[in-house]
Amino acid sequence: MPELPEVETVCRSLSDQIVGRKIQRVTIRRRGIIHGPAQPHHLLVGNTISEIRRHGKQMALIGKNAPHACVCVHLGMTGALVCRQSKRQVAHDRHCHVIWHLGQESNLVFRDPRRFGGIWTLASFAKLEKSRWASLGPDALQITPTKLRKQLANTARPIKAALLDQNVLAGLGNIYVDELLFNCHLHPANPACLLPFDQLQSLVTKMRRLLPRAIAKGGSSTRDYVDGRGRMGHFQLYHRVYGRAKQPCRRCQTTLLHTKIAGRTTVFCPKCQRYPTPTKKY
DNA sequence: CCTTAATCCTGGAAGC
DNA sequence: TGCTTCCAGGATTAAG
Repeated sequence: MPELPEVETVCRSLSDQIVGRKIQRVTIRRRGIIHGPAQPHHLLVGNTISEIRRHGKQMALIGKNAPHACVCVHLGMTGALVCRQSKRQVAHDRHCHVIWHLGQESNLVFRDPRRFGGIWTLASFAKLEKSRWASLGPDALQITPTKLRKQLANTARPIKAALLDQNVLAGLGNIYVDELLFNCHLHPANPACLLPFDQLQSLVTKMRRLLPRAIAKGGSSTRDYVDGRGRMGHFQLYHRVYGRAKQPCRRCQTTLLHTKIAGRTTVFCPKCQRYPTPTKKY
């Protein structure tokens, strides 16, 4: 499922293909996935894409010309934003909800079988920052230990639940939160506000290692994720815990356990991942 | 405060 | 083989 590394990969792989291109027309196959006005100009028709931005798991396509229309895309779980170079390719894609025609047979396609994703139209990027993105926490690649401390200070939720909350920290989903907590040797059920500062520093340090490594491999294609060119990622080959319940820990060979935290399947190593205070039972 | 469950949805896998 | 059932989960909302 697209989390920060996958969304970042989509942004990078789309950049060459769509930035600077003028949008000729748009085809809307399923109006329901668009939130906000959906006249052609709201979807950047007649406009030129000047920039692609990302915050957490969401991306923004920004128009160059006045009034700087802005399209926010959230891929949800099965969403994909892919540039296709022929009509024949697009015809083979199922669940295409919106198709932007860029000319010369080039089409930007938003497809999303499960429809947990969506598109939001706004008058400008500033409006997006002031509305939809205003409640998001700091981006996972930008956050500092001090900021993280502030974000976690007043919550006793399990650290996993807090890190998954996009209003606390933007970008992590179920894959990378489990991988991160394993890398930090932290049990996912640790109450967030009880973590000492050096654990928060560890979280930030490991996050800044994990996420760029995942980006370097093009993200994780555990199911159907592909980038803006339709290419799979390969970071799933490097997962240490996600999807590996009942298999041996790659570090200590102990059988990995699985449980539910914050309603999500959670895989962890009972030996490597501990509470910071060893007196606590788990 | 916190939790779980239901909701949206499809397709792949597992079970009978 | 072929059907049914379950499960995956991002975000939101309601209920406990």
